[in-house]
Amino acid sequence: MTFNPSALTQVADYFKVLSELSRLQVLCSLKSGSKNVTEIMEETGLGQANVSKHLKILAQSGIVSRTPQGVSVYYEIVEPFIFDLCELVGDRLSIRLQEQSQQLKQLEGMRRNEPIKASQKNSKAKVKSYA
Amino acid sequence: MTFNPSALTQVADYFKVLSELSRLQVLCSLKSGSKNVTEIMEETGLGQANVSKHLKILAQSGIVSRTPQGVSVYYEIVEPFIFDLCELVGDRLSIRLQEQSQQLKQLEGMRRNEPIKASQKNSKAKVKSYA
DNA sequence: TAGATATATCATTATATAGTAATGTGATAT
DNA sequence: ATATCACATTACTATATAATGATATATCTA
Repeated sequence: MTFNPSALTQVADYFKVLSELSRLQVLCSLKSGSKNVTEIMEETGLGQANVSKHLKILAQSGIVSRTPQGVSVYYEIVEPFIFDLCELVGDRLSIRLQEQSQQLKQLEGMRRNEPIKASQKNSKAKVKSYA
Repeated sequence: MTFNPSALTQVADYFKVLSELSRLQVLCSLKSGSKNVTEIMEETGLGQANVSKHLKILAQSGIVSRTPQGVSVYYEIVEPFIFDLCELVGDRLSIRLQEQSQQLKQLEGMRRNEPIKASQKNSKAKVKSYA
């Protein structure tokens, strides 16, 4: 193993912070600049308590900074690096889709000779919930 | 928001697969090449059922491939890309540590004039569990 | 100081997941 | 045929987390 368990745990924890739709939404809403909780609520449609909790997690993990300003609290991205990560993953996912569609085309080309087997329909793997 | 919710969900799900120490351990053990379940168990120290389950998740999410070979089943990394992701995060984490130690040095330099406040001890944020 | 607004925290519920032991399954050897 | 090996699946428990409503705290204004 290249990584030691301790470093690996930290990496896993970092990914865990980014593994939740709501938090990614919050981060995306902060991409255009510093915002307070109310603005983030409006932009994401999330509830106040929820936004507050996610912001706490993001701040504790050092991804955003917290700055009280009068009656509001402004949050700001500290590590724009996370958007690179998200883009990399997004690119990879779209490459997958491209490859899949290409394979489909190839199969269609073949179909004149042989029909496609039924097991083909299992392509769309759901990652969302594994039990 | 730059990303639409659907793409963002997929990105979150991808991170979720990588957000577990055991799975990262399995992936690391596969870094040196194709391995069967028993070999992965030995290298990671994880139980058989556990390894099997994580491999299923990794295979379903398209990160590893599954190849039965005689009595054994060999798994192999399909997307070496994930190691780039892990390295990026690892680098970022170590940069943080560097910055933190530099700040500590600066504070030590200042201490001759003013003692450090007690709130300083809260530096080590735990990401592992947030409730 | 009272009242309004913004944010944080608490308590609760529902769900998701990890880990593990037991069992199932298919292939191989005896 | 049957015992064994490699792996998968199931059933279960314990824990972690998200979401949300209610409440608390803090800051500003009149």
